[in-house]
Amino acid sequence: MTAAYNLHIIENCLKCDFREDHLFCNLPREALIKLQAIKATSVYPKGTLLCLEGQSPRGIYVLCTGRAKLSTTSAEGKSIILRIAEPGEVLGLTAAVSNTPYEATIETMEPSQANFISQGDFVRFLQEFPDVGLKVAQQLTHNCKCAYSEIRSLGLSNSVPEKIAKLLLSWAQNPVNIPRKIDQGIPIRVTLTQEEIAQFVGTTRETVSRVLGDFRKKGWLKVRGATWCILDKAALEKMVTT
Amino acid sequence: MTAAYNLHIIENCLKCDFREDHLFCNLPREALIKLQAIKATSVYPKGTLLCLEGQSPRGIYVLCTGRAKLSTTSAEGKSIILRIAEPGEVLGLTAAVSNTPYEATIETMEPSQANFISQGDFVRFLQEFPDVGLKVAQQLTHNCKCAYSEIRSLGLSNSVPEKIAKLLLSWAQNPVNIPRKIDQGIPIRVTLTQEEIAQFVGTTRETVSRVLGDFRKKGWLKVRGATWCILDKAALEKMVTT
DNA sequence: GAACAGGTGTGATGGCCGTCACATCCCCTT
DNA sequence: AAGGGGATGTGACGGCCATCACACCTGTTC
Repeated sequence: MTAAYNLHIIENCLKCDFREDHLFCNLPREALIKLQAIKATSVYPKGTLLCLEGQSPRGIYVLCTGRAKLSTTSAEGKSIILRIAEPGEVLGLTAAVSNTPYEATIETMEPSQANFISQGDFVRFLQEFPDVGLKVAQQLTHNCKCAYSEIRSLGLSNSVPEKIAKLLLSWAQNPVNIPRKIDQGIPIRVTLTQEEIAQFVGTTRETVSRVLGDFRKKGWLKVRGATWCILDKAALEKMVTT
Repeated sequence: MTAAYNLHIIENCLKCDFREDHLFCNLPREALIKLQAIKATSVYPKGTLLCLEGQSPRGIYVLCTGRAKLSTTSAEGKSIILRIAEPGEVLGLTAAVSNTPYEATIETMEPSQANFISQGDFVRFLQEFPDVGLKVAQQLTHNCKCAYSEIRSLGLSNSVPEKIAKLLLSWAQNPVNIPRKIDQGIPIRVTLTQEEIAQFVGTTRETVSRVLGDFRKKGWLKVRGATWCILDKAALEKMVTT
């Protein structure tokens, strides 16, 4: 089914249709030409580890298509998901800018295309084009904001059900390109396992299972494979305090 | 006692003795001259609110002396400390770069000097001098790293005692300019109340009190006013897993 | 010195959720 | 069709810690 990844490969950044939607790629022509010269495009299967937490930085990745999971792990093996990166994001930036080890392990969640730029090329690219610096700053602020929102979720929520409700609602915000059937309710695509959801909200798999079961029993949520449906958004919103 | 703040005011950035130690201020002469022109220096008493979470950004502050507390609050009034900013840091940067509301409330913890730069001046300053962009990126990576370490603390720790031990150890890392007496042990200055410590690690004041009492009873810690002393660093380290 | 406010120590109680254990289901491979 | 591995559902139990309540202790103000 996903043989040959079933992906349309974007070879040329100058002709990329998504350029304007992608935060980092919306650059002046001059910069794009340079980018085109120094980037190395690859397609990675699901589950590829792009960066390993603790490794010294080799460079950055610009995610063209697909999504990737940023996570960090404790000495005990417990791990927590920092965020899910979307197409257009720059990965490994914190490490590259400060020349310190990668903060997170980055794993592709789907077959993904990414452009790799080596540390040296990236630094030169950054110095040559002021616009690139601005894009870098914007990506970093995005990282910060995601991190702060995660901190709020972990530190200010009262209960696990609340955190899960918050997560579901955040997923419900970005519109999903799923044929919206008559049965009212907001469809969302969930490609995370319960284990991963647990890592996202800082709890255990069992608790996630129980909470989701509870939401279903209350008629707030319907689960059909990877497409879920939020039936009672108001009820979920009533749970969250932030 | 603290009348007239007892502070030496740094009027001229070009002649500032701390310039090289301060992340943001170590700029080329040209940029410093411009900075000197657009900045507004003020001294704020302890407890001043420099930014309010949710407000639209008016500009940034460069913290010259003193320390400031960045925190975020839930609708219920529960709040959590994101980090403590040290001299040389730029505050309100995330908001200024992305032109979105301040992510945190920033409160001075001591009488502090800060240079304010308005949003417009800052953006022009940023565009004019590439070095400034680099400094901004470095400050933002610092913010990210602090946030990630907070996430690790909140999400990956097993217990509150572990988090508090971790916090004490992190304080023990930066050397404190306190006359180190013969009684071996690492002296640290703690200007946070137990309530604030609780907000830092995401727990309650009572639990902090109990845990600190426990540490004292075990002979790991000594508290004398605002100067504490870590007597058994190894024991604290054995508690933390990350 | 009395009054007061903010910070701290400590007991009792109860509920949330982590942990362990196992059953079940679904999808893929052979 | 059989088998296997990953994902999920669910029960029992217990401990950590939030919550409430109050005492104490310090420094400040009048």
